[in-house]
Amino acid sequence: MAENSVDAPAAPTTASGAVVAEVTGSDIRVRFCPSPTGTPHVGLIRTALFNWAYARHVGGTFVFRIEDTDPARDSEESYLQLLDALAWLGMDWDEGVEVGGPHPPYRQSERMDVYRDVARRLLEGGYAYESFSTPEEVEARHRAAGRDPKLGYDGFDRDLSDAQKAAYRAEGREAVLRMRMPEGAVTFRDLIRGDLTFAAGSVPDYVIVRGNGHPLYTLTNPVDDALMEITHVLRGEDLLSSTPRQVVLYRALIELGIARVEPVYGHLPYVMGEGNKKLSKRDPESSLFLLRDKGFTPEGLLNYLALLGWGIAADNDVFSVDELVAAFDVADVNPNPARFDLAKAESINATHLRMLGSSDFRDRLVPYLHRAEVVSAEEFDALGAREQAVLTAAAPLVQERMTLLGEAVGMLGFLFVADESLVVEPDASAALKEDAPAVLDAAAAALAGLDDEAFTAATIQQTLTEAVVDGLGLKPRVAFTPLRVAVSGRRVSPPLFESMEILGRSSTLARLSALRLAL
RNA sequence: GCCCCCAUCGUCUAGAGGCCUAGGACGCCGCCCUCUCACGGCGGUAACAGGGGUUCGAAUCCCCUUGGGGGUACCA
Repeated sequence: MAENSVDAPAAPTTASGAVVAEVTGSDIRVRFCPSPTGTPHVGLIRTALFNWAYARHVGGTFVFRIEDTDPARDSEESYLQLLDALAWLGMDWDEGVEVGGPHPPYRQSERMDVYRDVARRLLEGGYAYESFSTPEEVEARHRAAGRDPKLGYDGFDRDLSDAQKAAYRAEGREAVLRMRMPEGAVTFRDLIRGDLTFAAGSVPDYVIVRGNGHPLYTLTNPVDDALMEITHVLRGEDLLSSTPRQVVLYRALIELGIARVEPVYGHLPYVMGEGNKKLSKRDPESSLFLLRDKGFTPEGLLNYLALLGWGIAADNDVFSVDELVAAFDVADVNPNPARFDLAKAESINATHLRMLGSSDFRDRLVPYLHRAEVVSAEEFDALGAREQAVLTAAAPLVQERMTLLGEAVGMLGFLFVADESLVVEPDASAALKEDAPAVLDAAAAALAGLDDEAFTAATIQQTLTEAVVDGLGLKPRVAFTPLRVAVSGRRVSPPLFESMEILGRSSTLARLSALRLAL
């Protein structure tokens, strides 16, 4: 069990507990320590991002630890999803699960002996004590004394004699371990909110080990932060009110020689959803994988997530991951909660889509097209020759028209279906006016006069303009609508003439005639 | 109840006492471009929660109120 030793590495001894790390640059160590419950949530990912970006910005160390101390809620599937999420987004870690490091293991479920040992030392040192009171008894005592019954634990068991403890045990009671909170106020440093103080007496003695001996988050989290020498604790605001408890525990660990110096904190603002509530797992936009399935790119999503509480400049909110890393500082994060705005997220994503190189953009479409059974494989290189040719020609036509990669299915699907399988959407046929048959006839006759060699976008446009705009005296807008519907089955499509060129002469004529017959 | 956090356009924000008749972005509304839809261009709509201080001067500092959020577990 040597590797699970709780002794702090040789370090300059600190006189008292209240020493705050003045750590900079490459000595900075941050961590991302999710519990593997459920599917990754954007708020969680934003926390990971800020930790990762900060570590990369300062040249520090990013530790990835798993806090699976709640067997009832933790799952291996969820763990795998966390790995998937970070890999997809390109966030790598220097120490932690999968990659190892100097402070293994990195899953709390494998560190139970560590917590047991620390708990024992906390108890022996008088920092923690055994408590036998039930919640009902605590409440009853508050009532009897005329106090608010919701005040929390009252410290009743703080100084129990051995005889009293023995008596409780004889009753069959199990003791929990409680931390002894100090008399005074608790103050700690928060990089985002400034120094924070919790009033004396406002935080009751709290449980760190259950009656059955199982350690709780309140113990495991600070213990591992101490042992893994975390210098900056950047986490969600939801943990803010539990910080004084952890600070007190941390200071005890310092006195026991288990921790070196106290970390500084940075409590990141909430990510809110509709209304004004915390974005919940019920909100569809909270699910990272749902957003990925819709067609967000890592670049776009990371950019948007970073905007939730941070900004790179007053007049710019589009940036790359590298630019984020170069500029990011926790001290610049603002403390107020941010609403997740899907429309803005999509707009940012659309901007990133347009910045992609054309073959990169094209390749990223393939998995989405494949999942919708539009193409035959999930990678461009595995596609058939015709599929490759069509997609290469068509992708540039839609790159400036899309917000999400998933939209490619609707935008480009018509180029991959057999002519006889083309479905004309209801709103497309509804857009057809009484002049549609004449337009289709004129267009078909004109295009039939072109040979395959001449079937290019420019020639098609010229031919069609002469035939239906000049020939029938129609405005371009109304003249081309029936043709668009015939070819794509939709009112909205990639540019018409280019689409016809990609489809080719015979396919185009077949579709024109099919719609004509259907009218 | 008690403790803690937060407070600029609908949303995300810039603003660290005079540069603010408050800037940008998304959204929305016009117009231009145009084979649809987008892109792009131009213009517009819209905010310092309220009240007290401090100061020559406050969106910026302090206090109070109000509002919102979180915690108050043998969850994390």
